[in-house]
Amino acid sequence: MIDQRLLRNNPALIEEGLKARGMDIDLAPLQKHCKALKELEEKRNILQSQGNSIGKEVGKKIKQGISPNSEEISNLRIKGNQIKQEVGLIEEEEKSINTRLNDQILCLPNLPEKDSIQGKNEKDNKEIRRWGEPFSRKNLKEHWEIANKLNLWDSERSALIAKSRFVTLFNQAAKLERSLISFMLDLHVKKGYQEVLPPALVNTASLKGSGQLPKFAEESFRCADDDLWLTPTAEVPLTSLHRGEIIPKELLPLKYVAYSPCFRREAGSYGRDTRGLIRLHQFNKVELYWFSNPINSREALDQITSDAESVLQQLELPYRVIELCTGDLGFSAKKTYDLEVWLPGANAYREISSCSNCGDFQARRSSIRTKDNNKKNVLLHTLNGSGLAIGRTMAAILENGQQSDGSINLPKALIPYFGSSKLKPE
RNA sequence: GGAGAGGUGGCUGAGUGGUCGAAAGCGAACGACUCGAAAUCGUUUGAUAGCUUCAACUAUCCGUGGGUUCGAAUCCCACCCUCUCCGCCA
Repeated sequence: MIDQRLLRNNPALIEEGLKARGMDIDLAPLQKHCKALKELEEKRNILQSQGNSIGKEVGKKIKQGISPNSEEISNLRIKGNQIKQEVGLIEEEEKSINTRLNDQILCLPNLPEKDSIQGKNEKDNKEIRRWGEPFSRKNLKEHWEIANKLNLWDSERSALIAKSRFVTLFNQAAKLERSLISFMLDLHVKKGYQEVLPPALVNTASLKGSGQLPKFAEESFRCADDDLWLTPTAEVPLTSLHRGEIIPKELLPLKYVAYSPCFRREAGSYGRDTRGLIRLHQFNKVELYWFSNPINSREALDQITSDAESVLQQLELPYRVIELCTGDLGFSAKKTYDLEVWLPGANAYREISSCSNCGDFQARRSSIRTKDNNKKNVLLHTLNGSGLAIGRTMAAILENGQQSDGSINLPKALIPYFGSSKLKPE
């Protein structure tokens, strides 16, 4: 959420940030609402102050022995009632302005970091570095072709159980999925992350707090009879883990790693990535999340990114790091690095992790603070990064490990978890 | 789902209509004592917004939202959450 003070005092700065994202929004009406709200509040404060002193006066007089039914006191009562009525009117007006204002402010995305790459869309993103040799050969299969041969999963039966864009893993694939989750959790715990297994259902306040609501309601599955949604990413429950708290700065950064299933409606992506593990309504993910001191969240982003990278390195999967331009940033992010893994079967790099610094955007929505050096409460910064998306990792392992005999060589790091160095045709 | 108890400041906990933003204790900060520390003594110590460099001041906040009243932490209504017992259940 954007700071209302900034909106009141310097809307041009916000407009500039939004423009960088490709949004041309005139904030003057919003600013007007903001200012009107402050004026009303001031007016109300004065009235309330008068009302308070009348209340005190009545109390004093009654204590002094003056009859509650005396003319003096009933005059004060009348005055008190008048004030109450006026305050009521103002409050009504404030409420209506406030709900309108809030709805709009909650729909404004975060402002990009000042020195970000300016650009319109993913074409303007910038490759930062590469790791590993992307290999290529003739007759390489895409991961779903491999899966068919090895009998790894079944999409038709999944549609029978649920609908399209769900997958049911069998045998070696089911075990590989489980192995990947454990491997990634262990790796991050070794690096100092606290392991968390959060609820898979989250309430509306949590989704608002991390930025998925109110704007992206159509992206999440909602439970009909409860104020609960299926979590689209562990980022949501992890943000709300400390909602409303003031975290002592000695504890920062707080680093969490969480496995969770993720559920997304993928509205508007009909026909895209319809085969394989790339785009599903339900997928598993290991998520990294930091609550950072605001003064060093920039370095924190580098660290969380390199923690995510280390998974790919351990798995011997070639990848590249992309810095997103302003036009391609997600709603809550100030700055984002995407990790793209090499898929030789598809002959392309595909996103497998997204690491973002959200600055104080989520912290303001969720009211998560710490103390600065002057012991003042200040909003802290939050960061998140996939470490990694499990399904896409499996796809990458299948495509990168494929052998001419139809088997799949697994990365060494996985052997202790999977119990074998190969996937074999059954 | 049914019955009961309860939700107060960083924590414990008092407060059932009128200087209550809230006693007391703990914790924390500062000062004194000390070579230093502990103990002791003294002072200070909630949040947000507005005004303001600071201070002072004003408003709001005692689970949430309504209501009664000149005045609500305190009374009334609804909801949420926690705990205990019962039912159900992996």
